[in-house]
Amino acid sequence: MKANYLDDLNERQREAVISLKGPLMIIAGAGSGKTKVLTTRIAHLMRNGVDAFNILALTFTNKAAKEMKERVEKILGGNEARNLYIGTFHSVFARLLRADAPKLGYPGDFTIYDADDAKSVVKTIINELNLDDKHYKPNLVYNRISAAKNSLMGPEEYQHDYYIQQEDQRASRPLTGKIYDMYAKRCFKNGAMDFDDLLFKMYVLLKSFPEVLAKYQHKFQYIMIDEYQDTNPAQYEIVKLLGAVHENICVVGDDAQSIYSFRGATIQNILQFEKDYDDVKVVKLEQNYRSTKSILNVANEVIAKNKGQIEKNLWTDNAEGDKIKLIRTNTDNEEGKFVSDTIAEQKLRNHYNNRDFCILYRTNAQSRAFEESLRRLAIPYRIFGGLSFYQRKEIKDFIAYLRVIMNSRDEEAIKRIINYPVRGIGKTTIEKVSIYANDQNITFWQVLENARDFGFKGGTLDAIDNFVTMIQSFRIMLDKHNAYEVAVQVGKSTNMVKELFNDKTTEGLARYENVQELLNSIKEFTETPTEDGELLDNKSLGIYLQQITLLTDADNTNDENSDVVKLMTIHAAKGLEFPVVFTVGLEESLFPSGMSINSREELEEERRLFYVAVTRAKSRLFLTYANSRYRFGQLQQNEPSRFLDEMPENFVDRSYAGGGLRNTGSVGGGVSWGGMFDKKRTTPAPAASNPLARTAPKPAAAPVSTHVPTPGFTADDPATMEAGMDVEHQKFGFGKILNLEGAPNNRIATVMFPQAGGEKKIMLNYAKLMIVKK
DNA sequence: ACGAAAAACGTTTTT
DNA sequence: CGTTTTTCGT
Repeated sequence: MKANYLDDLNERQREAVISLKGPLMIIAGAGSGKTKVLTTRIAHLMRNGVDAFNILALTFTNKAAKEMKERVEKILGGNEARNLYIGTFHSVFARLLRADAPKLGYPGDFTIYDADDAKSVVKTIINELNLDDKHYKPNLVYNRISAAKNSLMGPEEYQHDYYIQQEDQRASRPLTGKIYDMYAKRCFKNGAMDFDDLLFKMYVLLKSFPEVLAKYQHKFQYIMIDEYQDTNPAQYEIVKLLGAVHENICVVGDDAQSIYSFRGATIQNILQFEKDYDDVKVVKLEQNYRSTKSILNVANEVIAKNKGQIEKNLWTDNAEGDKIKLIRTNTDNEEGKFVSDTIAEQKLRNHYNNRDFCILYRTNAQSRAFEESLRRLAIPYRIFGGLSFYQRKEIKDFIAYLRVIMNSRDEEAIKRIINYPVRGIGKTTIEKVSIYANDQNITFWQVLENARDFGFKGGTLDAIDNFVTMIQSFRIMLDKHNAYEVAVQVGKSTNMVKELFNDKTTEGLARYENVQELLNSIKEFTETPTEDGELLDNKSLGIYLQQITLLTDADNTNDENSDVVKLMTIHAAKGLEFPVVFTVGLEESLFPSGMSINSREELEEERRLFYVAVTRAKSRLFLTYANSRYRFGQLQQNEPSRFLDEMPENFVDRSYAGGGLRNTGSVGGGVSWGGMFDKKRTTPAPAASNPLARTAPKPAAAPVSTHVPTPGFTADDPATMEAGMDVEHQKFGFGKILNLEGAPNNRIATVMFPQAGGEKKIMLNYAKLMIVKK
């Protein structure tokens, strides 16, 4: 191990590391070496005789947990760190619950419902109650239930809380409490816990079974919590219970980076930590090792607008660096083009690799323009977030089989696969089974097992019986075979693999490959020994299923070091850093989000989000916004974000934002009409349209499908079209009609589009053309 | 029962 | 605009 691990720390960091006993709060500013302190502290604990077995470290993401574990191992060397309990709240509690779930009436192999499963259950219940789904939107109702659980409020309490009832009344959803009650019962009946239950039930377990609480209080003598500013009341209470005996609780966080209140997190947890225990030691890490002075000054000045923060003064010894660059473009597409052009230019000028760049946005939907422009310049990229691997349809379908095999009570999973692949069990049958199950208060599966007794006959009965027999055969197989072998058999027996294999479309091919990848991951799982001292030989399918439900896209670290530009939401970027950052879409109603401009609290959270975005950058930061962008299908005009006004002038270069703050000009875009028809252009987009590309203008080029329709674009009636006309198409741009054919009500035009690869046949009923010149 | 076509719906952010 | 849900015809 490294002998001098304490020498690498500054004075404050060292103080935090060597304060081993008693409650400790570390206020860790952005880029102040938080992870280093946490990991060194764990190592130091162990060097001072604390058994890894007695240390619990809770993080927010799997990725953070993994990194922490690796770094501790690096300091200590060997595999001393193996017995550490490091993980996310959710995964650690899922593991603990696995042991004691039967005490609460759940199977040890309980299913974990992801948000999709949970919403689907809510939706089913709303339908069963015959409620008007105009008022009872599954999404909103589920959010309400989730918020209740995060505050440790059960269905009973919910229905008797005057204030809550008033709120639901006002929202025209008075029966939300009833739905919550039924939802909780249904999940229980299905042997399933949702994400929030992993916290909620953990709390219930500790509260109801003193011997269980005592066991863990004894085991976890030292507790560390990362990102404490993002914990919710349930997490807070659990930590309080677990740490009550030893009180060796170390929380690390930064109130300025609290960005998860929508998920029930309360910034009060960190603001009030000092009041929760006697003799709390507070250490502030204020030296930033990440960013330039320019970047840090901008961040500090903006966040200072928020009220009621923990006092701190983040500073750096780093160079002043370039000013932050603010760029305005006309449209969202031009914003994408600007960013891609600048990446290409910066790679040449400053010798960056693709991996040095990150594009940060407020909402996932914003990624598209950047994908297109990056693809056009052949710059490799990867989007984090959005649909994770395990949320793809073909994967969820396959996993649903495994879930049903493990847990016959899992109604959501059964419904998903009972007719996939198609086997003649349709909607009507499913509905009948559902009704019988509810009437008799038995599970969906039990009805299927006894289908004949419930009056199903003929082809339907055969289909159900075959399905039941097939699932049962998988279950028997599980006794003697491992998860991988069973999964392969599932793929064979159901014909799923073959079916996907025979689908030769691009998507079909991708789906086939995804399923193969899933099988590989199961194989890998069965061949890797567990690290946490649990049974090594019998790696059950149940554990695998519980694990993958808690994984997200960002945890897919296999191409961690691949040289690609990264795209993600600001939320997903928390804890990361990049040499060059583009924070895009800085417009009112987008960032800050239109949903969050109605209260000071919400607005301050948006500002913290902006702070997080700015502080991800090490040396260069570009902020961009567009005059107008497509949202909700139509062009929308936006004012620049208010956060831009809050930045100090002397560290910001606004010369590419039209000089002033408001809409007085813009960058890029201005491709003239004459240019559009210039057939000689065949190479990429004009570099001149990139304001920061001061190098000699590159040869101009014909962008493919980058066309921005002229304002007020409206399609003209196909009947009025004639050969020889100049027309505009929304995607292909301007062109000339060469020929017209087909029936009068289904005319097909041959159009020459100079900028979109030449002649195209267009079915006028589908593609919309606007006549430019007759 | 099942697919194709039409209509409706939606954007914060995620374990 | 793109995706999901409902409707409709067979």
